[in-house]
Amino acid sequence: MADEEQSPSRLAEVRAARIEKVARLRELGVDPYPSTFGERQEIAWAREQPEESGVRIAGRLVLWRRHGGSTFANLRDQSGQIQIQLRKDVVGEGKYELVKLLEVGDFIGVSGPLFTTRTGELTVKVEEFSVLTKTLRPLPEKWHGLTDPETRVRKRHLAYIADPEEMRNVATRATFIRSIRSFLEERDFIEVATPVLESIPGGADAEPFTTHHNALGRDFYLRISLELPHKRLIVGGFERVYEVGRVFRNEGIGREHLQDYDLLEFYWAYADLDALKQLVQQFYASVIESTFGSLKLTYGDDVLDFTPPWPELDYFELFRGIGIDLDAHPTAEALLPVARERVGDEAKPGLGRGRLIDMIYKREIRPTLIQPQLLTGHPVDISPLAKRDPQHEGRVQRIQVLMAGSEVGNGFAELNDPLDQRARFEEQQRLREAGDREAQMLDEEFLEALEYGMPPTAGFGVSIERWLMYLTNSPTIRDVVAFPLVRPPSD
RNA sequence: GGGCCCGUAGCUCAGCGGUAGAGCAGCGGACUUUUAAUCCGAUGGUCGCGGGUUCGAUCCCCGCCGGGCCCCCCA
Repeated sequence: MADEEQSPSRLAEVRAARIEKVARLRELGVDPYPSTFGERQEIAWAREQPEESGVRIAGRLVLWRRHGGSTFANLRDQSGQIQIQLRKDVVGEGKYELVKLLEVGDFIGVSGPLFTTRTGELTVKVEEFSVLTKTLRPLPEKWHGLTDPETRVRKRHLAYIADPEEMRNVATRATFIRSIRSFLEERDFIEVATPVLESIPGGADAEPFTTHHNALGRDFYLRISLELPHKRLIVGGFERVYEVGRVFRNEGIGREHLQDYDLLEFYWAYADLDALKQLVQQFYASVIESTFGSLKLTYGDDVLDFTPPWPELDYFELFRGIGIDLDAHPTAEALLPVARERVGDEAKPGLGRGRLIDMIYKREIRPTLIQPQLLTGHPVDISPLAKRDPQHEGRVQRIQVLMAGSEVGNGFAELNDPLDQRARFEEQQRLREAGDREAQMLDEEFLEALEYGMPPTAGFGVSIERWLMYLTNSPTIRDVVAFPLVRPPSD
């Protein structure tokens, strides 16, 4: 890191002093970076042992209080933290010289019996210790920690050191995904893997990233959803498939939006919308209960209650609730004045009716939907891949899961009429040509597959990160991923 | 894309026209039961970058870069 070494700062001095300590350790015959400490116990386990038990633990020094011939320090591993005491008369005068070369941040291994200090703190009386890793850079300040949001994201390792609690989100995510898999596996869904690079990105309204394939000499898109390949698997004869896969959307950064995230999708042949509604509620209840141990979780000022059955809301009813009869505005032109009144200039002429409806919904309705519930009866205009509802002209058989004013799950009876699907894609193409960059692209290969026949199928998708953000009461979605995208440092 | 705010030591923060400050960490010293240990001492800065105004700019103005929040939007 040449740029670091040029820096004439305090950091450079600290770093030089620590490199000097590395050299002094070597002069004393101590390897500052040994390969192993051998067997060790977890600190959390050690804390459970009775007094006088011998323990052997390792970790990072996080606090350091030297006073003459005795030094107290706090040692932390992934499981927890414990105080240790290093005494000159216990470890020996020669070995105690090494203590002077240690500092906060270093990894050491220690062994010795447990005792309780006069102030009541469980402590390891260190008889033997070894340096495991000497650190060169100072840790964030011990009391205030690391507060700068930029550094917290760019140097996530420091954020975890400063706030070990945050590591929990990583573990929670692992448990959560395991629960998801086992719920679906128990119901005979097969986990599949579909391509990340696509000729035509489909299955969602989103702008894609592009990349280049050298050998084929052409550009590809990174997928924005998993939907179309999964449906081709259903065409091929699979009846229950699912995937947890990374998707990429070339769009804005915000508290609810990442550029790459894990999407869960599953497709279930011969199931209708009613069956999907039942399964989705069971699914959410099951994975939330097994991950968090409760169906009532706090988000912000609200307690979200996931106990089924959830209320069901009708899309058109909600619009009537805010004084808009969508049936009375059957075209984009007819709806435009209403939309402008509600959302202002953002509602531009040329946008499709679906996009206008969606804008009003997102502005006026969705933020009021706090408790987990199912939204149904969406207009066909905003659902180009969903089957029409034979009971309601202009509407589709679709559900969205709403919680905390946000969309956390989306499913429908999949459109399997190939000619209708072609017509919907053609309508999307018209919208694209009119300037809607998120309108979907026509996928001829997918249409051809549909012409071979896809049985009636219910499908569902949900963003793992968005879902976890609400379940873990995280103010921003960046909190649930270790390394969200950031602008690279300029040189 | 629009509005508001922020960028000073490794970290946490003061200062806001007149020689750049503190705490933590680090360095030297004292101290064998401390808990953000304490005490003494010395050290540490291209005040995000570039222009402008001014006798003089970390401070005022303009631009740029990076970040945050709120709108907007894709889950």
